[in-house]
Order: sequence, then C-alpha cells, then structure tokens
Amino acid sequence: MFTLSEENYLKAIYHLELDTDGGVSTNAIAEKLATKASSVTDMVKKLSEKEVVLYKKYKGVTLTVLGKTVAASVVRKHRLWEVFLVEKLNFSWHEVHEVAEQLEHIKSAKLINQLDRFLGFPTHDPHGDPIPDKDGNLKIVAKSLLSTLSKNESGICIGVDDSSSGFLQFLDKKGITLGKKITILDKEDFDDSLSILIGDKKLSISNKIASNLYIRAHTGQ
Amino acid sequence: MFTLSEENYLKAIYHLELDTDGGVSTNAIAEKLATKASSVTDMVKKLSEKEVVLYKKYKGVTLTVLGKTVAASVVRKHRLWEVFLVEKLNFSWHEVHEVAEQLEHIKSAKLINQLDRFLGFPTHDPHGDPIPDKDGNLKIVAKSLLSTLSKNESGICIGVDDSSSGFLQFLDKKGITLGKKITILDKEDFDDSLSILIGDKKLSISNKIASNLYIRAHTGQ
DNA sequence: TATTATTTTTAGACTTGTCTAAAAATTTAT
DNA sequence: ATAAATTTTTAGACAAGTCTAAAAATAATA
Repeated sequence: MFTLSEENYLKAIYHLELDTDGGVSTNAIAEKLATKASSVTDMVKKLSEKEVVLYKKYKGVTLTVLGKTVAASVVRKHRLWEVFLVEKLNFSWHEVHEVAEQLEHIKSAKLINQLDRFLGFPTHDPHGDPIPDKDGNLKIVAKSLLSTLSKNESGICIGVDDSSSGFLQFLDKKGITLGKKITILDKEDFDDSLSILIGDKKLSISNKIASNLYIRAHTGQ
Repeated sequence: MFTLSEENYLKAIYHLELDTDGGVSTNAIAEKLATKASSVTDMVKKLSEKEVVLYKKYKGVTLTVLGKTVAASVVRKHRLWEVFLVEKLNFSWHEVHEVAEQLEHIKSAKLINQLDRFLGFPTHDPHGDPIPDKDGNLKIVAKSLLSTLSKNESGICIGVDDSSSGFLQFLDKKGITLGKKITILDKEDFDDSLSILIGDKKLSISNKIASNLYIRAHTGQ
C-alpha cells in the first residue's frame, strides 16, 4: 500500500515521464510538487526500495512496471472523479482539479469500479484527457494543436494543454468547449492570431490560445 | 483547518458525548480510536489550544460549540457519502462504512452541498442515522428498541444500534430493511425471543436482535 | 481511612515527510 | 581542460502523531 505522499510522487513522475526522454530529474519532480530537491531525493530512495521506481544517484528516476500501474490507477481515479463532479454535481471544468486531487487517494476498488459504471465508462475527463482503464492502459487519440492547422481546415476540440483555472474560465467565456467543431477561417501572419468558426460563431483568438487547444481530425462534413 | 487525525478525534468525542454525562474520558476515546491513552492526552491538549474542546487534566473533555460544529460536519459528510454509495453505486449497507471513513475527510463545501442536492437532501443514512444539516443540527425522531414493544404493537424499522458488518448482513439475509413495518406477534418469556411479522413474512428473532433494531411508532393503520 | 487498583499524564523515543545549509557530482562555458 | 555554474545528495534538524514505560492522580475496596 502507498501513502498519499508516495502516490503524489508516483503521479508526478508518471506525468513527467510522458514528455521526457530518459530519467526524470530530481529538480523537475521538486518543481511539479512544489517541494525541495532534497525531499525528492529522500522520497525517491524510499520508492526505489519499494520497487516502484528505478533510481541511480544523479541519474534521475524511471517508473517500474509496478510503479506505472500504481500511478495510472491514481490518474484513473482523478479523472473519473472529475467526470463525476462535472456531469453529476454541476462543477465547471476549472473547479474540479483541487477536489479531484483529494478524491484520487480514496482506496476502494469497488468504489472506483462502480463509479466507472455509474458514469457510463467514460474514456475522457472534462479537459479531454484520456482515462486509463483498469489495467492502466490509455487509449491514444491522434491530436494536433489548433495552431498547427491551416486555413480552411477544421477539427473537433478534444482537449486543452494548459488546464489552469484562468485559461478554462476564458474558454467558458468564449463558448469554446470540448466536442465543438472548429474551422480556421483565416490566419494572421503578423501575430499568428486566428479567425475561427466555432459552432455558428466567428471568433478571433491569439496564437497563445490556439497553442493550448487540441484538435482531432474531423472526418466527414 | 483540521488535520485528518484531529477530525477523527473530534468525531469520536462527538459520538461518545451523546451517551455520556459529563466529560468524555481519555480511555473511552482511546478505545474508540484504537489508540493509546497517552496519544489521546497529547491530541486533546492540541485540540484544547485550538479551542474545539474543553479539557481539564484528569477530568475528561467536552466539545466546545466550535468543536461540535466541526464534528457534525464530518458526520454529515460521512452519512451523505454513505447514502451516495448505497443509492447510486449499489453498495450494501454493510460495505459503506470503511469507504465513508475516507470520504468524510474530503474538503470542499461545494462538493458536499452539491452532493446533498444530487441525493435529494436525504435526512437519514442507510443505517437510519440522522444526517446533520449544514449548521450541524440533527432532526431527532422518537425511536424505541424493538425489544421494548409489547405484543400486537407495531412500528416502522428506522435504524440499527449495532451497525457492525455481521449484524447488517444478518438483517439482509432475514429481509429486515429500513422502512419496513414490523408487528410483534408474540413474546416468549423463556428467552425473550420475539415472533414478528415483517412485510407478509413471519419471523422468529432473538432478544439480542430485537435490542439492536430501532422502531418508530406507526401512526395510521 | 489506609491500601490497592485503575486511570491519566509525563518523559523520552520513533517514524514520516519535510526543510536548510553544506558538500559532492555533473554540466556548461571559457 | 580547467573554472564556473548548476544540479543533486548528504547531514542534521524539525513538526505531527504515535508509542512504551514510569510517575502521578483519582477511584475503589477492605
């Protein structure tokens, strides 16, 4: 069994491994968890003894298969609870993270299986991130940043890169939500801003926004 | 803000105060929390400094108004989550306690208010215990132990005194659930066992069982 | 009421997870 | 390739919560 703290470390390493080649650095973990590098070293030694990470002094850490399973199960719980909060309890997507950070540590296999069923076996959380299945596997969907599409191309909004509260509230205000079709009407060379069609509304958005929205190719009209 | 451990102590004292006159003893708390008396003394000092309990050496502890409010909010969360688990996730009433012990410590006012609404503002948990309202107040219902009823009297089953897993599973097996009408058909002087009518079924139950079932007077036919 | 038994508190220790400050290793730059 | 900068680890300390063993206070009993 793993403590709350151990679970948070495993989750952080799990997320960092996704966009790092080779081991995850002590400093990166420290930054992610808002803690000190020395604390990370201590914890990583303990995790290594528990055989959930591989650790070589000064060389960073990697999750073992077991570690990956544990981390994925925490992520799975986090994302299922987020779905619950949004779908059943009327939370907005920018309000769910903090609460899900707590709920993800509740220990009960039956709870999470029944919750999954109750929610209709969702595959993605409210931010468009995939929910690991019971075995920790992710369904990967080909996705591109909105900023990489060309004029007249279109796709379905399936997620955000930056899921900070401020950004999500901004999207709410603009009416940009998951599942909506977005078409590039025009690209401005000067500042790389975009003119887009979302639903039946025309919007102008900055490149910064477009670089934080994920799009899935839209097959069929 | 209170730690998980502090919340558990407050909850224990809250429950113990209900059937104790005067202060709650160190030993009683220790037993309830499966810890040592010395640990209780330490914690009680801390709670006293935080002004949630009144504590005089060797004289036991009492909750302050603030302490009672905090404790009631934990109990409220516990019982609302129990309703959720039974009503929405198909848990049996003997399975909910352990999970609710964890869920009761999740901190989010919005979460618990929305959960309350989602569940239709329930007033009692699956064991028949009343759910404190937002201000920590309980709706007290006049209740008697089934064992105190006389021949031919009847009432509605509204709760259990012993909510151990074993007892609850026994009730399940016998078909005794909350809300059912129970009529005393006969009382056996020899061993104080009862012959009862529940629904349309005739059952014989021991005095031990009858002393753990709460009944509300049944008005009308 | 004097003595015994029980309860409660104190004193000191241990674990978990964290921190600061300094030392060691690694990386970067001159 | 040596010096400077950065990263990482070590060493020692601290707070929270718990424990054991012993001392002190209270309660029970003869």
